[in-house]
Amino acid sequence: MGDLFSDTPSWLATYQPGQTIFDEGDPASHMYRVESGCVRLQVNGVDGARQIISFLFRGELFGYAVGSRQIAAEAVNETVVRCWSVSSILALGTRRPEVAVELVRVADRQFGSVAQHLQRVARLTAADRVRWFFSGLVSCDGLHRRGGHLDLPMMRRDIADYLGLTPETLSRSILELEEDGFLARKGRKGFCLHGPSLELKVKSLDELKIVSRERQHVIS
Amino acid sequence: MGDLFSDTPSWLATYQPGQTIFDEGDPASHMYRVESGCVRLQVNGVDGARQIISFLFRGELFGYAVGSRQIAAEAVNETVVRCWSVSSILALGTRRPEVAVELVRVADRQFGSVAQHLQRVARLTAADRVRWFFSGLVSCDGLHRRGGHLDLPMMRRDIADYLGLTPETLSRSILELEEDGFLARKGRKGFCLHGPSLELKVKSLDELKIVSRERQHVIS
DNA sequence: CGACAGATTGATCCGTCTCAAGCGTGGTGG
DNA sequence: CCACCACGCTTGAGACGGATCAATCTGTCG
Repeated sequence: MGDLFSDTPSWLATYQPGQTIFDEGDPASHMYRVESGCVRLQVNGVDGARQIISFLFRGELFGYAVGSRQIAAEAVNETVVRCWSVSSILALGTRRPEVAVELVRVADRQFGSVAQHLQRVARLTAADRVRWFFSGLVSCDGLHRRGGHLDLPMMRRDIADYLGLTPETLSRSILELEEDGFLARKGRKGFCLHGPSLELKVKSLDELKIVSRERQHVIS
Repeated sequence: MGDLFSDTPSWLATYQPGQTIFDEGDPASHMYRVESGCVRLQVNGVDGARQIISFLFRGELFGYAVGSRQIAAEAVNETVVRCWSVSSILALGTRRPEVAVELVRVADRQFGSVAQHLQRVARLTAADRVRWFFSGLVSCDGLHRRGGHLDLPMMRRDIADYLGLTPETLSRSILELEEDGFLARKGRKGFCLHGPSLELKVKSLDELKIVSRERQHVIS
């Protein structure tokens, strides 16, 4: 997938924790791919009511917009990204239409993810939102796994802003899940998941099957 | 914009109120554009907790996915859509890359809209969500305007599912906005807006005047 | 080994949901 | 054309979940 863009000049850039990659309203001059670390896409409300739209890990594309930025991107921890200029990507898309098709595919998948996110935040209770968050992480590549447990790059405030909760409620919900045996805390950012990984694995397998089937269909 | 696809075979289809255009999990076989009426994109939770992602009016494209549907589309009222087959659009994109670029542009804009939607639903009070909903409608083309007032195609339950509220709370919030002089009800689906067009104008001005540059930190 | 930022815990309040009745509007049939 | 009917909308009372404000704790890093 990255090979699609290998014809086009790119370079690496590194960002420190909390550093802004681009902001709302900026002209969309570059496209990025996470090489290591974690990026958060977010909407910064006028009154400081931040909503995190998604966390991006190794291999994920972002910022492939035409026009001006509708959302902001910030580094969660120390992060390395590969950069392309949007104009060169568009030029590449003109020569090789499969590049543009790939961008449409990625954009549609991310659209679906945000739609699911919206449904969860609007309809689930606090504990269920936290459960959903952790379930989504087990199928996430590019995340530190030491021993049997995850090592999250983001702090509580980030997770709370992702799930539409306050840090206090998030803390109480995590405690509840721990008492239920859903997870165990290992230090501040370490978590060990127990029951539910099954459900998520089935879901991600389904997605993989669908994607691969569709790839074949498109190619043939 | 519609002219972009005029090379490609298309046809019209009519849907009755509440009729499904496509469902979650369906293979993405067609792309659509609303000719008249209103379409809702939605996520149907397993327990029937429906979340409406967006309402689409005349001129808006939807369903240009690659792969399987992540969300469902239903007609709100009697709706006419123009249909293209996805394969013919992809073929067109191969011949005319500007078509694919246009799809990326539309996909990105809709991604930004959902992100904003998520921020509002997660952070705003009931009354402010309703205010935002109506403010968004005044700048919406393809909506019945008789005299000085809007004629909405959707019923309360749809608006509630869009804003993440119950119909009861929605009703109380509308009453509150009416008492504040923000809007006036004209029958069941008619509304007359007063204050809010100002806010919308400010927002679009902001989008125009921002010229800041993205921050680059090249390391190789 | 401190010290500080971030995380947790506690008590209380407020907003929205829920359940339950009425009401009005728009459509239908006589 | 009018009366009726049914569905959707509104209104009300009560309960509950999450937010808020405040204090304490703890992991991480210097």
